[in-house]
Amino acid sequence: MENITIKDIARICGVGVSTVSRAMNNHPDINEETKEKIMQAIAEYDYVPNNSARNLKRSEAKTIAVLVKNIGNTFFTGMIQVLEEEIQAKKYTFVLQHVDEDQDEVSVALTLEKEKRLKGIIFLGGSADNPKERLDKLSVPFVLTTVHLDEKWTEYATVSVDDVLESRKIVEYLISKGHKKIALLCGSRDDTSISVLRVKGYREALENTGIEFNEDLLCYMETPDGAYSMRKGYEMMREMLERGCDFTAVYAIADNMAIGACRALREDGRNIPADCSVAGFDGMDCGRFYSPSLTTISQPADDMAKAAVKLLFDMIKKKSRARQIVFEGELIQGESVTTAPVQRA
Amino acid sequence: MENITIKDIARICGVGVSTVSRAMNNHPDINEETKEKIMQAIAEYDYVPNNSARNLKRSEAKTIAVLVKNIGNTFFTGMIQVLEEEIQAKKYTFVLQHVDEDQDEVSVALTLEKEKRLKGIIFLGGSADNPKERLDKLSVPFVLTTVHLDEKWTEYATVSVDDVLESRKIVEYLISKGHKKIALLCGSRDDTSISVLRVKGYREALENTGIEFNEDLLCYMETPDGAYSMRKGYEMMREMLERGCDFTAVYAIADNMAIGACRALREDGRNIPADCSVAGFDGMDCGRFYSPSLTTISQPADDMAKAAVKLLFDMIKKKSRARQIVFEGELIQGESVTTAPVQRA
DNA sequence: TTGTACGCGTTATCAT
DNA sequence: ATGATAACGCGTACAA
Repeated sequence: MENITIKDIARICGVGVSTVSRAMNNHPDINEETKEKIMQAIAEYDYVPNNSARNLKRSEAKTIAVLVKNIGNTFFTGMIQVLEEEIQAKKYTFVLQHVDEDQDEVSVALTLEKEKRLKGIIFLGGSADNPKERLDKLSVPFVLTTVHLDEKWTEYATVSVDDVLESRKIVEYLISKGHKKIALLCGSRDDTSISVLRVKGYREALENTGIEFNEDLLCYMETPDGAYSMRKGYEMMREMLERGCDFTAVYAIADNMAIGACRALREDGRNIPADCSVAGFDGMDCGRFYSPSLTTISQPADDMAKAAVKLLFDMIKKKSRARQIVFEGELIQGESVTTAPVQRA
Repeated sequence: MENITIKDIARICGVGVSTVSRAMNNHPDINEETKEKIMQAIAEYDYVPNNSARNLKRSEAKTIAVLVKNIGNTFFTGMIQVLEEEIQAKKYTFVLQHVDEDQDEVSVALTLEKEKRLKGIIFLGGSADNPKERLDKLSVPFVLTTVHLDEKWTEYATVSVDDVLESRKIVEYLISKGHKKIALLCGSRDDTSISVLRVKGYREALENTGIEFNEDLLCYMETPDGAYSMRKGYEMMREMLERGCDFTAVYAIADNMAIGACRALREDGRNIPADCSVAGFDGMDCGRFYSPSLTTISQPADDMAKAAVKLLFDMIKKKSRARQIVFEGELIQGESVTTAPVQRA
């Protein structure tokens, strides 16, 4: 009685296993009455086919996996909802796979691919420097989302914003408001993901406007725990304040961190934006509803998710080769940024 | 070359399949040299064992599944991290399974149980009125988290706060601050989950203090999309304002909704807390870092997650029967609540 | 220490 | 329309 199988159902109904299989899988060649009888027995005994055995046999499985690195990143959760809807609308099975911070997402994908007979994969987040040899091992189409690869790698499908450009955009905006000393809250020093790109944009903005880059204005994330969280932003901001850093604006490479930074600044007695302007990146609800509302770069998350699914299916249907889709971010002029105070002597 | 199997590896190495199997699974009876040779071939050909076939055969799999309903609920994401750590610390495999809003979590659990040979299940969120017959079909131990079942059902393991009590606590706090007209932002009208419990607490608080219950002060969630989101709280608050509701405080049954409500109130020209006090429930980072910081009931999410894992393992090891663990919430007196303004004529 | 052969639960092919 | 049977890829007795 422990685990009921297809054989048990067959025996109970006095039919062969293949008939049961046919009944379950809506095969054409089956008598309506026997089918009815079988379905009833299945319901009664609460029989659930063993998926492992199923996948082992099945020729095709029509499932798409979404691999998300760092599921705590609230920016992804919105996209996940959309991805799920879109994938299910295409009558495919949606599988959400969480990847640890210390796990290699490509290895996980490789395993999942064999295990689930995947038709395609969508990566959310993760490293931008995945070695080509590893990615090439994947035998099903895949789309890298939220991570903008090196320009040279045009053979992979990606959906993202131009992180360098957008980052430059918002820093130039800050500069246009008179800010010259802009503190930067970024990812870890050895980051290989979006952090380096956004830092690059920061530097480019300074160069373009002739402002000298000052390493002291940077604060790297030291520990990866709670990456891109409000708490992290708070701690990093406090650290900068404690080391007596001088700045008129703060740019955090994620909205969550920006909001954490705001609290640290306020606790230090500074008003936002009167005493210090704050800008983020992502355009999350959190920033939109924050007070003051956050100035940020809004990524069209929903459209990006839809585009990723569409691109993936185009590749599956061989209708399209891997393409790089770059979305434009929107500069949201929130209440958290104002013109820089006159330079204090 | 499409899909390499254990046989291929065996043939390549000139050994039997069982030897390859032994090499992979760290069996004792194997020559170090041959093992070395095999592992090298596995790495070279990037062989990944088919998990379906594996699970089909394996006697025990040491995996725990966490089923989360509505993965968009940011309250859960924190708990998920802790659950993962705790489960992996016990050398068990952690499987995160997302359950759709319109999916029955018990059905999903039933399927997963057969598919993955689970050792145990932790439910995050979900309905409180799961029929007993369905839950009893589960043959592995499970813990219901975040959902406080009816007192009668002491046969199931649960980890939660006492939603009714805590809800009453915060409403009584508002009342103690002089508020009598307290608007309530809650879940859908036919909710079977935490919303009914928290609404119950609201009513009890009114009764205990002799304040008349006024249906007009309630706002139910009409559509389930984006449940418990900031956006939802914003929309619901706007609706109340438009219908000219009169109140001095707002209580939203989730922090996210409270924050959304704040924006709506501000857009209506009201200052928080001067013109209107706001309280939430959950104790999420979002509220803690919000400005003004949110008055709320803080659930000890990390401790609850740890307790859930501990309880589950106790049950697996037969050390304990199903128990109901109730945590105490903490009333966080944030900046979003102040004494009620003098009654306007 | 190693290889052979069987069975896990299912679907697909072939008979009937 | 239905039933027997051969795979699917792996782990594991058992034999060698």
